[in-house]
Formats: sequence, C-alpha cells, structure tokens
Amino acid sequence: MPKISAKQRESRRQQILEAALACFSDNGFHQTGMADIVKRSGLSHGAVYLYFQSKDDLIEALADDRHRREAVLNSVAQGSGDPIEGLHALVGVYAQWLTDPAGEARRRVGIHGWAEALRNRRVRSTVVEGIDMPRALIVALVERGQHDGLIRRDLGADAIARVLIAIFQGFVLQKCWGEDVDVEACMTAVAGVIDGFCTTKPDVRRRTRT
Amino acid sequence: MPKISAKQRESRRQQILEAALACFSDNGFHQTGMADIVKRSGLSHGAVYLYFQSKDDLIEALADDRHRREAVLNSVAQGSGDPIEGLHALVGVYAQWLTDPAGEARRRVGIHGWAEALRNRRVRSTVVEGIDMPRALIVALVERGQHDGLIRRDLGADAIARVLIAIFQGFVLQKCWGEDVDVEACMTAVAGVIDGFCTTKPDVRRRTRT
DNA sequence: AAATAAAAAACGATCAGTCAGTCATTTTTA
DNA sequence: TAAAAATGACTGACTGATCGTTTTTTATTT
Repeated sequence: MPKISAKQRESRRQQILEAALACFSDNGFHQTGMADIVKRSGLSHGAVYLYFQSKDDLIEALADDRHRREAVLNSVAQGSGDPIEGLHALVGVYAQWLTDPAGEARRRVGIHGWAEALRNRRVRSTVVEGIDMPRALIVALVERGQHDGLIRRDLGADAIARVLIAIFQGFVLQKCWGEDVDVEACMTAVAGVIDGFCTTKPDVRRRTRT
Repeated sequence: MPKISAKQRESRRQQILEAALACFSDNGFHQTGMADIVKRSGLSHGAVYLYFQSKDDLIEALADDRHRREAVLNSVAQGSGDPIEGLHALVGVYAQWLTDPAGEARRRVGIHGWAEALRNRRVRSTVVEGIDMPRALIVALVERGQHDGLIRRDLGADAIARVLIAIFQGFVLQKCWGEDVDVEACMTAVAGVIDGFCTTKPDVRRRTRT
C-alpha cells in the first residue's frame, strides 16, 4: 500500500529538517520563508507539507535539541563517584559540544529559539525543559558535594547550577557571534569557578582537561 | 521655520521608540508589524516614517542600549581602588539592573537583538561593541588584581572576563523566560565565582551586598 | 487501474513602505 | 493689522511584493 518505505519516509523527513535547520540557522525563524526551505530541501511546497503540518511545526521540531541532553546524561551518568569530578566532566562535555564545528547550525538555531521562547509558549516549554534536565543533574551533584563537605553549604545548590548553566549559555552567544573566544582558556577559568564553590582550594596547577 | 520645537520633535521620537520597544519586547522584531508600532504610538504610518527611515532603522536604534553601558562605567569608575571590590561592585550593578522591573522590556528586546545579531551585521556590531565595553573594564580590573597578586595568574584575564559576562547573559535569559530565579542567592554564588579566581580564599561569611 | 507521492499553480492574507491630500501654523503681502 | 500664500506636520487609503498554506495536476509505484 505505501509507495515508499518507512525508512525512505524518515529519510525525507530528515532531509526537510536539515534544510530547515540550515535556513533557520542563517536567517532565523521568521526571516526564513517556506520557499527557502523548499528550495534547500530539493522538494516542492506540497511535498514539505506532506511531512509537516505547518512552519510552526518545523520550528518546534527544531527548537528541541535532544542530542545534547542525551550526551550530557550519558557522559555524567557513567562518571566516577566524586561530585567535583562530575562537575568538571560536565564542563568538558559542554566545551566539546561548544567547539564542534558540525554543531554550529544547531547552536545558532538554539539562540533563535531562546528569543522565540519569549513569545511562543510551546517553544518556551521546550527550551526551559531542555535546560531543566542538566540543571537537575548539576543540583544533584552539588548537593552530594555539599553533603560530603566538599562544596560550600552557604551557597544554594540551585544557585550554583544556574550560574554554571548561565556560563554555557553566554559562551554559546559569544561563540556564535564570531568572537575569537579562547575556549580552552575559558574552560580553565570555569574550572576555577568550580574551585570557588569548594570549601577547600585545590592545587592550582591540576588536572589537564580533554 | 520649524513648526515644532526640537524638544517636541525629540519627544515624538521617543514616543515612537517607546512604542517600538514595547512591541518588539512582546513579539520580536520580525513578528512585529509597522502597523503595531503605529497603533501603539498613537500616530500614523506616515508620521512614523517622518522620524525613522525604515523598520530596520528602528531595530538598530533599539538594539543598542547605551543606558546600561553608562551605568556600568559610572558605578565602577567611582569605585575604590581594590580590584576585587570592583568586581563585586560590578556584580551588584548587574544584579540591580537584572531585577529592575522597568527594564524588563529592554532585557527582552536585548535577547531578540542577540538572535538578530546572528544575521544582521550592523546589529551584531552594536551588540558586540556593547559587550566589549564592560569586558575591557573587567579585564583591566582582573589584570590589576593579578599584578597585585590577588588573582590567580594561571587564568587569562580575558577568559575570566568572558566567564563573568557569560554569567550575566545567561541570567538575563533565565530571568526573561519567567523562571523563578533567586537572584540574591545566585549573586552570592557569583561572589563565590570571584572567590574562585582569587589566590587566597577569603572568609566565607563576608560582605553584605546591596 | 488504483493509490499515493511529488510538483505546480494558485489562494487569500499580510507585509513594509508610499503618496496625494488635509489641517494648522507661520510668513508674506497689502 | 488683516487677508493671502506658503510650508511643515500629519493622515490613511493604497501598492506591489511576499507570506504560509491549499488545491489541482502530474508522475510513479503496486
């Protein structure tokens, strides 16, 4: 009955999503026309609307970035038991994600999504929930660190988590604007940030990060 | 010769800018129509175009936020000589700016500007230059701190500055998304961040911020 | 031939921007 | 000073273009 296989169908879907991602990355959601996506995908108007109900549908599909969340989860889940080490590992993962050239378009679309989240309820939910995940993870790590006496108890775990997340959000911005950010040096500074949360100052010349 | 005074002219201009700010804050640059701005300003289409050449003109006029820059400059310029205290003062200024309800629209428009900076060269210049100013200020403070032996020399001054700026950018996002951010607790954590950059750990229970 | 995927054409709606004209005020003329 | 002419401030109906979407037509597969 079906003219093309499910595999082919999924492939076509990805084809459209990739075209939309590239267009949205270049010109944002509202300055990208369906005609742009159609042209870039190599399909036709009608075909695109066979796979997505509307333009907003495409926006919502791309505002979410499950890849990143999963990467974060996996990397830290299999980490050692030391919460401080866990935080540093998290920094490493984000640094890698931040500098991956293949992820440039996703980061740019992410920023457009941050702005869109201000006026689109569904996009906001997606964005906020996408951030809640790593935040909860950081909170858990910090609370364990505080319980173990490794991290200052006078600082709220939630506050610490928000600070770390804010740092990564800010670096996405600065990087995508084309500023020449020395990511390695900055991540060393972020390691210093984590030191600031600790009760005792570790040896300054320490750890070599990947 | 002129039918209205320069004062009146400037007042009309502000009237339009305020209407545009409110509209852009609500719906972003590209989802706001000139009709929206016209209606909100209480003027007519033609009148608006007497004061601004185009919609892009309005966008560029609002992407810039000189108020904030000046506030930062003034507050720290008159600060004490201690660079560490200077950094903490900077945090205080930003915390205040972040929680000022009157600045909500400007912060939201700022976020829209961050996204717009990805595709509009002129907006990007405005945004990046607006950030270069406080960054240079932080770099100067940090370098003085490093020279005085107060701040770790193994961390780049530029890296530290970028981390601090990233923190504020991230908090603007989290705040504007409507998340219930405990700004006071977070700023205490940011003070901890600054501690992390220092060579010696100051007394944990310290300073009461304004 | 029946069914479905894709292409092409076309839809109404909305967009930023324009322009001929109105009204009020100022300047000139008498 | 009073009427007339001129100019600036402003209006809002209108334009061509472009928008996202739908409908119709063509092509392909079972």
